[in-house]
Amino acid sequence: MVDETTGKRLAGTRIVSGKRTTIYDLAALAGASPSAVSSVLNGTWKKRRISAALAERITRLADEHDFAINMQASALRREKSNLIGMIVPKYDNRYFGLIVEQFEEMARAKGLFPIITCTRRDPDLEVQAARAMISHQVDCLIATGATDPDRISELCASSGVRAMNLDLPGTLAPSVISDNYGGALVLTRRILADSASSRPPGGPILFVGGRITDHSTSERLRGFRDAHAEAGIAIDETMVLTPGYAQEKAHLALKDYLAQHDNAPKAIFVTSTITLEGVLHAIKESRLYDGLFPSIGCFDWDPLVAALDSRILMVRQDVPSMLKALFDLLEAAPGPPGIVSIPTLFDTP
Amino acid sequence: MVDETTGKRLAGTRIVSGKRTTIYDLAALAGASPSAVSSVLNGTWKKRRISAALAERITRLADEHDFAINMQASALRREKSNLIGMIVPKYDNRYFGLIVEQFEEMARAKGLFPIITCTRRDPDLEVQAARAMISHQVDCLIATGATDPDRISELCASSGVRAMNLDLPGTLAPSVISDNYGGALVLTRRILADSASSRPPGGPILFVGGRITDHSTSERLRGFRDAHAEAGIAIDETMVLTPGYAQEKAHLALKDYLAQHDNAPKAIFVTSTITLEGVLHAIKESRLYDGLFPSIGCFDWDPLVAALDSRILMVRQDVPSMLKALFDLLEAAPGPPGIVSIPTLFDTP
DNA sequence: CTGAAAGCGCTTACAG
DNA sequence: CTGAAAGCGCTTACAG
Repeated sequence: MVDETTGKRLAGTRIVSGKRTTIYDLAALAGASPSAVSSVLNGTWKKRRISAALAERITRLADEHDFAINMQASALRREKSNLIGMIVPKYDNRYFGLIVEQFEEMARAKGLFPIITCTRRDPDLEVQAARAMISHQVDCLIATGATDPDRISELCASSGVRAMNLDLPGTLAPSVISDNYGGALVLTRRILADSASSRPPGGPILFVGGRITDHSTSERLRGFRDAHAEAGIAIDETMVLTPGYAQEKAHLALKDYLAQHDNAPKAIFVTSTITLEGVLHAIKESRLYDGLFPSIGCFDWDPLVAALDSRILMVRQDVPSMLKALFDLLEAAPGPPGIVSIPTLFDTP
Repeated sequence: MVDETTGKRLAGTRIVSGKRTTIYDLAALAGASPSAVSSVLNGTWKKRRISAALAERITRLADEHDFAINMQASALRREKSNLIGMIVPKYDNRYFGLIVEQFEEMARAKGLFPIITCTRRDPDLEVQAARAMISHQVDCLIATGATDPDRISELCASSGVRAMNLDLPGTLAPSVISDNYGGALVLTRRILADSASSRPPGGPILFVGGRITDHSTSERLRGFRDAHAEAGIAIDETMVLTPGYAQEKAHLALKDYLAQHDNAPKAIFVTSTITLEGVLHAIKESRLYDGLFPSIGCFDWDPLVAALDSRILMVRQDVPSMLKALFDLLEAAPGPPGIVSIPTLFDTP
């Protein structure tokens, strides 16, 4: 493959370029058996007492040919794919972005190949994606923020795939979630303190975003209520808006609310940075907020928001600890479907 | 599997629960051959003239057992995986988030299964990830914003995998990129106009972020220079800072710059929203900007920034058009390694 | 120290 | 209308 006189690789001489090299090709070139090639390539050759010379020769040939083992075939034979799947709702905020990025890193560190797919909070897509991942033989499937985690756990169970939940808990597989109650309690206290110091001091807080059927939303609402109770502030139930997470929905919901009221809430609790987007638009458009800016606290840390506007309070979910807990569960024997709750943070990373 | 008297599914009676069902299991249950099951399941059964009754029976059995075909085996046999891989630098901004989300959607619409992996702008990780994807038999690999796209194209070539580049161009595979020159030209003009109207009016703009070796950075710099030339404003070369994209690096670079100067630049051109984070921190910390806020323009649209601060000008890269172009190239016969350049946008989505 | 052979779960040309 | 058989590229117990 290399010009003897110049030492340069000759164009077009790479063996069977385009056609994939197999261990049979390598075996023929090395004058050895496919078994030998296989064991050299997967590191079991010392055990098989193959000569170092042969191992060396095979390794060199593999390098020269950019040989890439066929994992489909390998996994089929070993009956283990080393694939780990993750379903994630969206890639549109820093929380899920960090989850995905760190998940990939930790999976690779454990010798697993991560497969991630985004299901846009669509229950049908979630099931479809789970099926696809199972078909692709993932050894384990993580459902992150899934609408119906138990449906996914069932699918996994009938295919012998290990299932786990992240961010939103299920009853059929172990779950790792944030302490949404605790985070909301602290956040609400801070918003109340912040708005109390404003002029004129604010009353109860408006709650915007999330789905009332979500575990995380109901837990955050519970923390929200308890913080109000502590402070002796009554909550008007019309002040809880849960139209989902999408910014357009939050925008509309808040716009409607403001249109029906004469004085604007002095403080707002927002369930996600995506929801925050819609809230900010509604505030900007409303006459009620002319010149004013309410106290705002939201779930999920966004570094750009922090850099731009120090007035907005943010709860940071502890992604590294969540993923650590997830992989710890994975290390351990397949346990019962308990829930691990990770405390939230409040300062900068 | 169902209790005859109650009609309810009995716990633990799902057939060989945990052990995956194969087409052989289904064949035995249906009283047919594995071949028949296979063709019913992959839709070729009309062609094989299998009876509708048998097809129906097999389909029902497959449903009952949550049968998921083993794609590894199927792909191995067909010598086609229908897997499409994408390498992406980071998940930490809306630009790449949108790319990934839309890529997944378009891939699925074409019957392909997307595999995405994030390589954190690390050249070694990029190559390692590309190898892994090739091993997993992707039919096609998209390198997005890769440091060395040609290295990846080479790896693909020697395994007969189709390669394409996105966001950053290469010379060995077709590339789809943004018109970084045009976008920077327009953005610079707008920043100049914005800062000219401020009091006191600003001079030349400070350029912050990117890698000077990046095609996109050099193109943006070219647009930046041309816009200055048009306006008859000379550029001081010390005003071009290209320490990379990471916010910490931009933060440090700008901090250093400000420490060495007596008056702060009235306007800043920022190469990405991540870089913007660092720029904002440096501005906040500097005495030179006390009370003032420079005119800022940046690449990449971030909806939260838009909602929070209307002063910041943003160029939006046209992700839908970029991906459309990418999939069009994919549809077409494997063409020559040309570059498709997509104009940038300037308004809200 | 090494190879021949069986088998992972599919698909498909071939032969009824 | 349907099945037996070969083979995709690996791995590994088994037999030298």
